[in-house]
Order: sequence, then structure tokens, then C-alpha cells
Amino acid sequence: MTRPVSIKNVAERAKVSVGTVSNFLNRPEALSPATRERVREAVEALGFVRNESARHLRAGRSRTVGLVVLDIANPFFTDVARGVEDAASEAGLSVIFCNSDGDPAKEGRYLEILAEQRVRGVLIVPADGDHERIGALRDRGVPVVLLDRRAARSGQCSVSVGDVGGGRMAVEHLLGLGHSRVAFVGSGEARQVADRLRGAQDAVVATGPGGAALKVIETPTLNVAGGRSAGLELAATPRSGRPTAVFCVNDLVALGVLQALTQEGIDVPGDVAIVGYDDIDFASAAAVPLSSVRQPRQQLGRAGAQLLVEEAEDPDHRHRRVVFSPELVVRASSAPAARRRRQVASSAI
Amino acid sequence: MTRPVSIKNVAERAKVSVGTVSNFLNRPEALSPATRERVREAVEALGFVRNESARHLRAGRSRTVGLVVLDIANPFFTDVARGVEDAASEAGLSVIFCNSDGDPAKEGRYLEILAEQRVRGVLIVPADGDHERIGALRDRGVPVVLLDRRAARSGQCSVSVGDVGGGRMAVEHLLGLGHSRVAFVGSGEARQVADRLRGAQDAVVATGPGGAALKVIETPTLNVAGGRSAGLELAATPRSGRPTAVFCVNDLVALGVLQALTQEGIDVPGDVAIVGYDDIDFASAAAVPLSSVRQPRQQLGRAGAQLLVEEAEDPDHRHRRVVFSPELVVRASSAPAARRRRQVASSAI
DNA sequence: CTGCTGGGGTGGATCGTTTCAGCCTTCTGG
DNA sequence: CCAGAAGGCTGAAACGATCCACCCCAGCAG
Repeated sequence: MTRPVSIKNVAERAKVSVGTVSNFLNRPEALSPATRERVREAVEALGFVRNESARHLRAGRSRTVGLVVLDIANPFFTDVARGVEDAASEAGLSVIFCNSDGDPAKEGRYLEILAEQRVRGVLIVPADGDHERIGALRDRGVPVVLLDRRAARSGQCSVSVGDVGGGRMAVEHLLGLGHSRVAFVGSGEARQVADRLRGAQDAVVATGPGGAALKVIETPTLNVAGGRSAGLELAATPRSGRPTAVFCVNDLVALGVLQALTQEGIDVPGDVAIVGYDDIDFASAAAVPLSSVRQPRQQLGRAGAQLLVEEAEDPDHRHRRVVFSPELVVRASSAPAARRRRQVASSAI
Repeated sequence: MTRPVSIKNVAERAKVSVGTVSNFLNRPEALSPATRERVREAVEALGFVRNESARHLRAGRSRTVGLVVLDIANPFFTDVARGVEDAASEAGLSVIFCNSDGDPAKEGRYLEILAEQRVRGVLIVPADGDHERIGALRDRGVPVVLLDRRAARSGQCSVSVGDVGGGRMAVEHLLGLGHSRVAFVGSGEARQVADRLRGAQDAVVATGPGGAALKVIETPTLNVAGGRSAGLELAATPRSGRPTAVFCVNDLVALGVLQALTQEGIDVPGDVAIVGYDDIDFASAAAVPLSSVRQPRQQLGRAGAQLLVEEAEDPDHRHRRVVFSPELVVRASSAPAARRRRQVASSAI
């Protein structure tokens, strides 16, 4: 409850000037051993802790970066966050972690706060298409790196994972198993969703006229609950018209769909095959281990933070767009070809 | 890339003094409409954003709080974080989110950073028993609220969930199903672990001499991977001596145990029943839906943040220890009594 | 007309740190 | 013995916002 200790108190106690204490903190080798020891003792005795705000005020730039994600409860984003955190702390930066909930208004408020904090830069998984606030930050000279989203123009860095390719990969896998009625489950404005859907459509279109068909099922939210409601909708569809394979926009949704189908007595993968997206740790622990499109989550975060640091330090930095490749992991939720073919035949009778 | 805009630039443009601009920002009603409009225009035109550091330097207190958790990848903690965030933003505070990974050194570094930032207060799920750093923070007058851990002395606030009771509840449930060889899976210094174990022991001891026995299986880490390794160890035990019921210190570990057992051909709950802890969303989506001890996660965080705010604002604040009660949620992973009894009988032959 | 009130505004001190010009000593080489 | 350099330290300016004592003037009562 005592008044906070400032550099001045330390200086008085050590009988040196404040400048010397500052040197002790930042360039200790510049002091004579005797002085250094006196200052060290004073710092110790008083329990002095630097005031980062004052430091930052003088320096004009802070030592923190902001990270804004869509959903802190989604393990995908916590893994990304961990990658960001690791890379940031290697660069001596701390991270302010913000959760936009996919709400542009909330996102805007957080960006405002980050701007007031004069963060060194911002990593963001944007909520939607309208980024005037992000633009405003950039205009103010704050580096912004887009995560999990490819930058539209070359005006900024981005790190993403090929979502179109991931979607195509997932659906090609399902088509390869003999499925011809496929559903895409997902919703929202986010580019990730649109891209995965596009990839799925590409794969279906490639089967030519009279080939496979893709049905889109909207979910209220992109979490387990949302998936559950989509699963119930699916279960309520008469079997004859029901898709035999489902590609879900992320694993949370896939888990929800799986739960609902199982609960309604629909066999996975016997009646309906499922492929998710992200390959979160829980995907393999599901009731029926989930096939999924794996993304390099930590690397995504790490690479983003590195680009951000580079942009902040290097004056003639060139913006880059890093794109990782997703990878399909096949598990029990998408049936092996042999079994599937048999089933198609019998249902054709 | 232009120089950042300060209150001074705004003042020049609006042809007023800096004091007036400050008033505009903090007490707009004190200005005459004409002046207010002029300043508003200048702020707008220059894209002025307050410098929070300068503000804070002058004010002596910041508008952020720190939150330190053990494992950001554990959904339990993300749910807690969400509760904290909600309550904090209602109080106009932002949250700096830190992940100690259960490592006291990393925890110490984060506390140091938070101290340098002069946060308004700290919410922490401490990594271990040695809290000198936390004490140092408190001595400096920074409110600290312990989360998920009961404060030892009355010198600080804490919000926790009765872990002893939770552990007892889980094991009593298993004993009630007829199990007599029970294992506890977990490890680490954290009080949560010790308390849940103690509760489990209490329940076992209550069965009297010649009653049930509790075996402790250590895991390398408290996540899915750790659980998997414990599960393999369990599977390698000869059936005759193998516990028929397992109480896991958290759901991640339980999911890992479940995976390993299933993979090794051991039926859950037929051969081994499992109860987890936390009741994270994924517990019910597991291969065998997991029985678990539910904790009010968001409320935990929310209540903690509220206590913190109260302690920071109210000079004659009395420390409080809030304790929530856990709740047992029974699912398929712990067999119903009827089935279990049959099985015990048959294995006794 | 005078004195008073109070709304509206000013300008400088202040917060804690860093930075930098400059001062004093001591040392070195010629 | 002296000029100059180098090392070690000092003290004040600056960062951007807030706060506060104070000033100015219009309006009003006496």
C-alpha cells in the first residue's frame, strides 16, 4: 500500500542521478562496478519495478502486440494463439489476447483499445469483409497481419492455409468413396467458410453433369451446438434424399453433427460419412474418430507473429502472403471404399 | 506512417488549449456547444486516438487486468477466461491473457510483465505452492485474486470449486456402482490435483478396512497425451489386478485414458469405468460419452473478476473466499448399477 | 455603476522514464 | 607538463495526457 517506487527513489537511495539508474537498467556494463553494486542494492531493497507505461511513452512504441481471434473456445484458435505467444515472447513482446466472437462491433472495440495501447502491431483473424477499422490502423502506421485469411491486396501481410484446396480435398475424398449426395455444413461471412465451400463445389462440379450434388446446410453458429442443430435437420430428412456424406466447415460443427446423428440412430459412417476441418485434438477422441483436414495451427500463429515483428522492425519490409497447405487425415468417420460401395449397391435395390 | 497525432495537434487545429481538448475527451458536457463541435471536428479530421500510456502514467493506474492460467489449450480455462473477460469489459477493463503452462518460472516472468504494466489487478490460477512473487505483487498494492484455488490465509480473495468434495463425489459414485479397485489418474503440484485426490481417498477410506482400494497412476502431463500414456499403463496391467474404475483429474486426461483403453481392446465401461473432471463440452462428444464432475467455469471467472474489481475500487474491501459446488454428471462411461453388478458377479466366478 | 457569481477556457506542473549534451577526473602520449 | 581522449556520471528536456489554480467576461442584483 506504500507509494509506488520510482527510479527517483532508487537514485536517492543509491546516491546517484536518475540517469545513472536508467543506465543501470538498460546498459549496466556502462557503470563502474562500485556504482553498479550500489544501484543494484537500492533496486533490490526498494523492490523497484520499471513502469512500462512511462518507458513506452518516452520510447513512442510499446512492447506488446494484439491478437484478435474469432472464438477463444475453439481449440483451433488456442493453438494458433500458442504459436503467436511463443514467437512473440522470443522477440521480447507480450501479447494482448482478444476474442471478437465473430462480431464486427466487438472486433472494432478491441481494435480501438489496441490502438489506444499503441501496440507494436496486430494479428487478426477478421470477423467479416468490412475492414475499415483495420485500414485505419494501418494508415496510422500500425502493422497488421491477417491470420487464416489471405490478404486481398498486397498492402499487408497474411498467413493462411489454402482453404479452397482443403475443401476440395475433403470432398474429393468423399466422392472417391462413392458418395454422390454430399452436404456442406457451415455458415457465416468469414472467408474461410466461403473458400472451403468453393473447394467443395469445385470437386463436385468436376464430376460433370449428372454427377454428384452438393447441398448446403446452414448452422446458427460454428460450434458444437450449431453442428448439433444441423445434424438434427439432416436426420429429419427422409433417407432417400438424405446426403450420405457431410463435409463440415470445422471440427466443432462436425462433432455436433456426429452427436446428433448418433443420437437419432443414424450410423456414422455406415449411413452418413463425416469429414471435419482443423483436426483439433478432440477430433481423434470423438465417438467415431473424425476424419479431418489438418491445418498447421501453431505454425500459422508463429509465422504470423514473425511477419509482424519483421514488418515492425524492418523499414523496407515487403509484404508477404504465406500460404500453408492443409492435409487430409482419414479416420473412421469416413468409411473405407470397400464398405461404402457395398452400401451404395444395397441401397440401390 | 505520419507522426502520431497528439492532443496538442488537435488543440492547434481546433484553436483551443490542450486542457480544453482533454475536457472534451473526459467531460464533454463542460464545453460550450460551439467549442465542442470544433474539437470534435479536429479529432475526426486528424484521426486522433488517445494514448493510453500517457493517460495511465498520469493517472497512476491502468485500465487492464492480468489473467494467468495453467493451460490455454484446456477448454476449462478458456471458459474461465471468457467469464473473466465478460465481467472485466463490463467494468471497462481489458484483459491481458497469459499462459503459464504450469511452469513457475514462466508464471514468474508473466507476473513481472504484469507488474511492469502496472495492471489494476491480477487473476491467477497458480502453478504451484511457492507464491513469493504473488506475495510481492500484493505487497506492492496490486490486488490478486486466486482462481480455482482456495486462499490459504484470509489475506486475499479467491474463487474456487470444492475440489475435495468433487473428488469424493466422483469416487462415491464409482463405489456405489460396485467397484472396489479404483484408480486415480493425475499428477503435479497443483492444489486442485491434491484436493481431488484427497476427496477420492476420503471416499475410499469411508468404505472401512477390507473395503475398496485406491491406486494412483501418475501422468507425465495433464492433457490428452498424458491420459493416453496412463491408459496404456493401465491396459498393460494384468486383468486380475487392474482397477475396474478410473477417476481422472480432468477431462483431457480422461479422454486420453479412454482412447488408449479402447485402442487396446478394453471396453469402457464394461471392463473399466471412467469419470472425468470439469465437464468440458467435449466430454459428452467422446467415443463413450464421459461422466464428469461439472464446474461452473464461466461463473468462476466472472466472480473472480468481480471480486478483483471490488478490491481495486473499494478501499475498505474485505477479502472473501467464494466456493462453488461441483456437480456430478453421469454418462455412459460409468456403467449403470445394474450392469456393473452383473459384471462383478461374472468376474468373481 | 459596482461588485459578485459562475460558466468557459487557459497554461503550466506533473506522472516516470529515456536520452543526450556536457561536466569532471583520470589516464596517455608527446 | 600539457593537450586530448575516454570513462563515468549529472541534470534537464521530452514524451502525451490530466489536473488545477487562475483568468476573463457576461449577466445580474443592489
